[in-house]
Amino acid sequence: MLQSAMRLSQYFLPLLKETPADAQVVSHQLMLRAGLVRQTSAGIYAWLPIGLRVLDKIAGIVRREQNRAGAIELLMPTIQPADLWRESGRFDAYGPEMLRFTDRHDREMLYGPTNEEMITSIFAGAARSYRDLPRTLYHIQWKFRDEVRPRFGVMRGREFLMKDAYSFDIDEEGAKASYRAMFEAYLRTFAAMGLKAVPVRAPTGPIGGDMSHEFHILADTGESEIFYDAALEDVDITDPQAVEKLTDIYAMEAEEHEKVSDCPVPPERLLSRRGIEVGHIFYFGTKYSESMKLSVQGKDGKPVTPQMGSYGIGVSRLVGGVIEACHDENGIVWPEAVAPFKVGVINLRTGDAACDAACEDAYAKLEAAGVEVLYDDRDERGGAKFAGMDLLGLPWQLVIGPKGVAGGFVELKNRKTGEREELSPESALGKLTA
RNA sequence: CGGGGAGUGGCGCAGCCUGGUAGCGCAUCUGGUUUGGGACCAGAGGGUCGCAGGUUCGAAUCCUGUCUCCCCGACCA
Repeated sequence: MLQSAMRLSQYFLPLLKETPADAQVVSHQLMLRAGLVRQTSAGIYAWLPIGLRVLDKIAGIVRREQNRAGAIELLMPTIQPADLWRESGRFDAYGPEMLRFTDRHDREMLYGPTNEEMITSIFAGAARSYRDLPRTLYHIQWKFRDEVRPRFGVMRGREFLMKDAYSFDIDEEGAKASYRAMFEAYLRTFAAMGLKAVPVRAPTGPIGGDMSHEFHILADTGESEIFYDAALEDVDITDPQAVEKLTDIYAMEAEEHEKVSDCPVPPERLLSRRGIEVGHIFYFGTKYSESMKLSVQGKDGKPVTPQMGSYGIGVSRLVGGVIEACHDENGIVWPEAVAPFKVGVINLRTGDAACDAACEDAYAKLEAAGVEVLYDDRDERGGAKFAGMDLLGLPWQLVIGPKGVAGGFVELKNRKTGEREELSPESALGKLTA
């Protein structure tokens, strides 16, 4: 559990005034400047304290919504034995994206790019009858894919944190219900982060399967192109009940769209936007249950091969994705649900006894109220603090000036709207703890 | 993997063509003046110029090799 209150003078938060030359996209630049990450190799990042907080917040929302959808959390290792992948035939099929190595005993190992084989093998070792189904299991774990060209900071890294869930059902009907439950969970998940993620039909790729949707955050810097019916804009995609409507509306990832010979959407209503893929769900039937020999006893006593689906969310990618969607010319503008801290307290005159006391008082009260607070108690010029806070993008800035005690200067600024309100310390705290 | 570019104090860059022993801005430290939205003055610390080899009296600079990183394209949570 991370600290709920921190003093900047005691924290580890390296802010950069200038943009590192290597960073091209805005989210990458801001993540570097606001001290969220540091690159250690191409496509591999160290998560600094502030970045870790955001990563945790996002993972927490994902976890909450997975649990709510009935999925059960476990944790599988990053390192997997090659033999497991030989069973499914993917050890040879996966290609150089998979990082392979041998241990001291010359056993072939790999750093997992995904976990279908492992989860199926684990489930196969435990499930005996149809009564053990349906189940959806998930974990949030680091993956490694040796991308030919990592780029865009954490949005296309080689090492990345992913939530992957796997559903096991006794029949196709059940599998579709599981798929739908995850679809809804995804709408809830992205909405809870303050994002609009558009679900689109997607090509299934090497994982294989019949039914697949990708969830995209619309952003000009997105890597994928998506096509959709203008009618989609009238649907509230943050409403999990919208699944019905959404599956009827034409929305395709470019590759899939090109395969459609006669697009049902008239050209004037067909829109095209760039998107960042933050989630991907598949239904793939018995592809892995068959190859990994997963079988349970059916009601009639005969063996049944369960139907499976898999459901991914790019947790670390979302950190970049949120910033792409939520920033302005001064820096990041965190949606409150994923902000590393809710409020930044700015001491306008460190060293002034009355001002220090007012700040300490506010800081202590906020901490006591369970509000995540970062207190800038450094001895800096006021302006530098404001700039740093804007860059960091905390939802609220509580500014306390030298006359703060005697009903003087206490100002609450909303980072998103830029609105500043001068008010009493009591009402400022009331507003923040409400 | 094909094409292009770049490695010089923490960050951003100049110097390289035309070899002579490293410089600027920001950041950092000290002292002072300051303090209501990226302060000012004075001083200081910090770099074997990615690495290896070669040419030369002398290499950041020229040559060879090598590593790393970035961008464009083809591929993907």
